[in-house]
Amino acid sequence: MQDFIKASAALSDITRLRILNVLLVRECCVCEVMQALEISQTRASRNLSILYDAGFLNQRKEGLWTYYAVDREKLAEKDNNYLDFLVQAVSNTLADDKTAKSDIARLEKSRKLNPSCA
Amino acid sequence: MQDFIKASAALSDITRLRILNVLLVRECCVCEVMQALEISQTRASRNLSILYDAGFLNQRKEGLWTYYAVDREKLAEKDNNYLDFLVQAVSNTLADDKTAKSDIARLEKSRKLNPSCA
DNA sequence: ATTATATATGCACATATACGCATATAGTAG
DNA sequence: CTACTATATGCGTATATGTGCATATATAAT
Repeated sequence: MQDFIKASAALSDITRLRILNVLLVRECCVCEVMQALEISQTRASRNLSILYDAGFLNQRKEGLWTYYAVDREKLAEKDNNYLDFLVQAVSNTLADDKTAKSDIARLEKSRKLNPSCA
Repeated sequence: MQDFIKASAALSDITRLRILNVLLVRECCVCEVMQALEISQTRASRNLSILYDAGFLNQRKEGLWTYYAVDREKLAEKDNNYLDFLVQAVSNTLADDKTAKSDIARLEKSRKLNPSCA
């Protein structure tokens, strides 16, 4: 039950929903997330950590970068069944959200403007 | 998006998960909820309001009592699609939770001990 | 070694949340 | 009208949360 609460709490913040939204498109490093959402580095890092701790993401370090991605394997596990439902709920909600769409648009650009991140 | 955040926030509290759990069994008035969960009247009333405001419940006043129930119709609506996913997530999580089971057990008793509530 | 870059984190602060107590409100019964 | 009951709510308080700033950490490049 505590795990579920942690997961719900992770989803009850607009910044984290926006982050999850871009990560549903593709794996991102912290700086890509900050560019896509136009938020500070601290904010991106902290909220990615929260989503990670809640079980939604996995983490991969490569050189200077930390890449975060939606942990599809974990979502598929029986024991974490609820995670999958929650992500589906997020996905449905953000489908026609303005801010979420803008984030995705900026995500594409962020790659080209900062090749060091790709 | 704000509606989804409100819904997630509503589910990120143990008291409200326990309340939703008993309401998934049947409609209850406030005093039945307080007995089932062994919590104060204020706590039951306030948290029921939060679940109601978040869109999970409907409300029915009858005499002195206010009955709350899971709003199945609303959950089925396309626009509130996420609510249904969230409730399913809750349902799966609480299936094998100790506290949740005790609450249900007390819910049965609460009817007989306080016929005025039934 | 020095410098630069990406990320994480300690601290302070503003805001939000959960709760109990006391009380208000509203319906019912005598 | 008065007394009682179920529920809602204002207020105070303790705790949690989100964020920026500054700084620490870790890796890479010169």
